[in-house]
This record gives sequence, C-alpha cells and structure tokens, in this order.
Amino acid sequence: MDSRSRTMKVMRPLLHPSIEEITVESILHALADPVRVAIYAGLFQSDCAKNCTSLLGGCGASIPKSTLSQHFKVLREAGLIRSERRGVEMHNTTRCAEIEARFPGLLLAILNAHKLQQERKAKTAAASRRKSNATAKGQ
Amino acid sequence: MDSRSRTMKVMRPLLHPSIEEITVESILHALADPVRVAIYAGLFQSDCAKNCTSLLGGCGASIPKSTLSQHFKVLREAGLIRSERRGVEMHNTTRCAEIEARFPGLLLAILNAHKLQQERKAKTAAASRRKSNATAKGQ
DNA sequence: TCAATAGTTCACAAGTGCGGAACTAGTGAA
DNA sequence: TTCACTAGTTCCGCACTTGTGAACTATTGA
Repeated sequence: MDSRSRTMKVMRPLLHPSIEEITVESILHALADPVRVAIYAGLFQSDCAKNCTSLLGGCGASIPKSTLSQHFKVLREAGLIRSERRGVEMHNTTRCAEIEARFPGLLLAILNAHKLQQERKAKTAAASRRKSNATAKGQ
Repeated sequence: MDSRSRTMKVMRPLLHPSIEEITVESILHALADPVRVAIYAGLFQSDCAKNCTSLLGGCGASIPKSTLSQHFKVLREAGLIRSERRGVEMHNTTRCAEIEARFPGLLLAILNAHKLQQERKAKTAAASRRKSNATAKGQ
C-alpha cells in the first residue's frame, strides 16, 4: 500500500458515458445552466478546438476555474462533450453526431432556441442603451 | 389590519410568466426532471384535460401530493403550462402553441427524445424480463 | 354548517452547486 | 534533475435547492 494513497488526490480518468447511457434528462439538466449552454454553443460553433480558459474570456463574466471545471464535468458526464488531455491543456469536442443519431433534432432545437434568446436579449439591451443615452443627452 | 393577516397563509394567485419572460433555461430545467417530463408528455398527448391527481396514477410511483404540487408549480412558472381552478380541482393545459411561436421546434424535439427514450427503456425491460423468465424455467 | 376532496404552504432534512485553497499533471528552460 | 509556470482537478465549507409530512386554504355537495 502506497503511504500516500490515503491523503493523495489521484486524478481520476475522465468519465465519458457510452451513447446508450446518455439520457434526455441529463442532457437537459446540463444545458439548463446559462454558463453551460454558452460553453456548449461556443464549442458547437467552432467545433474541435476549445480548452477551458479560452472559453473563460468568451463567456463574459470571470468564472472561477474550479466552477468552470465543474461545468465541463457536467457536460462531459451528460455525454455532451468529449475531453482529452493534449499536453498541459484540455481538448474538448462535442459529441453532437452521436447524440443526433440517438435523439434526432434535440441538440439543434436547443441550440437554436438559445441563439434566438441571445439575439433577443442583445436587441433589447441595445434598445435600452439607446434610450438611456438619449435621456442622458436630454438632461 | 386583519387580525389573521400575519399568521394566515393566503393562497397566492397562480403565477404565469408572459411569453417574453419564458427562458430556454427555465424550460430545460423544468423538463430535466423525469417526473415533470412525464407529466408534461401526458398533458401534451391528451391535451386540455388533466388535474394533478389524475396524473398521480399515470406516473407510476406514488408521489406525495405536496411534491406533485411543487412539480406543477415549476412547470407553471417555467411557462410550460397554464393552470386554473375549475371548482375543487385544477385544470392544467400546455402552452405549447405560444412556446412553439417563440422557440420553434424546441418542445417537439424534447418530447420526441423523451418518447424515444421511453420506448427503448420499455424494450430493454421486456428483454430482461424474457431472459429472467427463461432462466427461471431452466432451473 | 359540516364533511369530503383537491391542492397549497410551511418547515425541515437531505441533496446539490459555487468558489477559494490546495492539489495534480504536463512542459520547457536552466 | 530541478524548478517555475500553466492548465485543470479535487476538496471542503457554506449557501441554495429539492422532497416530504403536517397543517392549512378553497370549493363543493349533503
């Protein structure tokens, strides 16, 4: 028995569920978080190349890396992404082809709805910005 | 000031978000629970008539009514259903037309994925039942 | 007015999630 | 080999969320 084995935190190998193990519930739960949909949408667009920190900037707010690590874990264990070490950093890819085969249309519908919501949010934000600028000038 | 007003629990009117207030996240969160998708799928199929207890039987396990009430509340406040009192019981209807207009294809994709998963589950359950029957006969 | 039925609210236990600190793991330079 | 650096994970305390029984509201029909 290794004397370190009790206290030592060994990094477990990353878990990826097989396609049969993936459930609708876990997919919906994973994508029910604004940060995680944003991560997933980003991954989906620029497929095949994203590590955690490159998304840190893109997601807007500064998210602690422990939190980000958790988010990636949730996405991974829901079967949405595949992560593998590439040297010092992580390489994340979507498993959208597999999921599309199992649950046709699901991911595209969610991502599309998310996009629509973002566009709408951007539009209303721009409108309220214009409005507050106008009142500022007015004063 | 009503003397009862402090201790008395007044039943608040049921909250229904307007269509603009409905978010993808809240929809996904609401449907990420196996009981709630089952409720929603049941409502969707036999549209325009379901009260809480009629779903109690359909959902399989015996769910406490306080829990069921919470589930309906989550669905309602996510904008997925509309509830109104009809005498002593509750009348729940889906708001699928509204949501379809706002997020096209989302609900159908989720419900379809859920159906696929249920069918698959039923099939594997039947297969394992057959198998255990065969071994029981064998002994 | 009272009993029955349907559903809600409350309180609390149990579970889940966030984020800082401490860690592992890989790399490249001295 | 050793050291510093970077990328990400694990642990743990604390806050928030969820499930459930008990007590309640609301409505109906006798």
